[in-house]
Amino acid sequence: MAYSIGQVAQLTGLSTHTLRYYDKYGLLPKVQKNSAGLRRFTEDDLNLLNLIECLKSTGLKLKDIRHYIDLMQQGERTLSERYQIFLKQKQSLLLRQQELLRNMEKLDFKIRYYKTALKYGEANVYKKNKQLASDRARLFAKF
Amino acid sequence: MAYSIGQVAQLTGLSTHTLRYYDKYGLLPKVQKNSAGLRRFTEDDLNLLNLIECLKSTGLKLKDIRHYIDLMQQGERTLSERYQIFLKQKQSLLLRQQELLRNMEKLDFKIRYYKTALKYGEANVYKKNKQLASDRARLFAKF
DNA sequence: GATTAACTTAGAGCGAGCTTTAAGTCAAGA
DNA sequence: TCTTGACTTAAAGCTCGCTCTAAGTTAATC
Repeated sequence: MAYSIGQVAQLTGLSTHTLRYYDKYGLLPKVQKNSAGLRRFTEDDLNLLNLIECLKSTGLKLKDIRHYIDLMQQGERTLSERYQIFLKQKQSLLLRQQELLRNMEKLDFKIRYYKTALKYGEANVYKKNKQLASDRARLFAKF
Repeated sequence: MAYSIGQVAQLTGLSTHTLRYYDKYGLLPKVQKNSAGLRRFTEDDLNLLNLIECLKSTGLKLKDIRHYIDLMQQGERTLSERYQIFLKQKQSLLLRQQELLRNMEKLDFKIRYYKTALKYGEANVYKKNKQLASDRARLFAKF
């Protein structure tokens, strides 16, 4: 089963422009063209797009994704370099997770702040809510 | 206690260029200048930079951050709009958290894939490790 | 045969967020 | 007084990741 670029755009949420851009950039080395010169995407290409999306959203740049895809094309001898890329990427995702939790705390603080402010006015927030006063010091006075 | 732009750069990890850019862009409306025209940053300014960093890293654009800071300047009558911004931001962060976990699964899959491949060769991964075969279908064959 | 719609290419353009440049001011120390 | 170094400004330049344009091809339908 093969898909046209328009179908892939629908399936992935990427635009046809973006798909052509990725292809030209070297992210989709296996995409074939039919006799009319139209791209035919396979399931493997879709899985690769899925992975590209994952790598992109975990912070890898297109250039680095292209490097990884180049390595895949080179076969078994690049196995350990590819393995290292994912180990490193996992570490960076763990850091992001921690950062996300810290940011969640800050947003939660702001939400409690505004709840209190809506009740008592901004001038009275830290008088009315001592917990907020202490959380503020903990979360924002880092310098 | 006031800080020079260079000190703030050190404390925050932002460049002096970026700090001036933020100021000019309207993210730091309260930063004063001394008689020589040099910026003097207060603790409040540092806390605001901390918040800007948080909003930025949870996906808000500088334009939207500026809008929030404009609202702060307008006082109490914008309280509920500011509250809404944080409620919305919290929702978007929860979505990011889910996406992060999905991506973590995919990275873990790849790590297990390469561990197996390094042992048995890429040609044998799915023969040697049936769990990987099923995880692959689950994680990447979404289309 | 003409129209339509989906595709093709090369290449220009765009928005975000910095980053650098060029030219100048200022204050402290040798 | 001269130099040094940290600052100031306005504005140009840069990278990334698209996004759009212009001109053309192809295949199916009226």
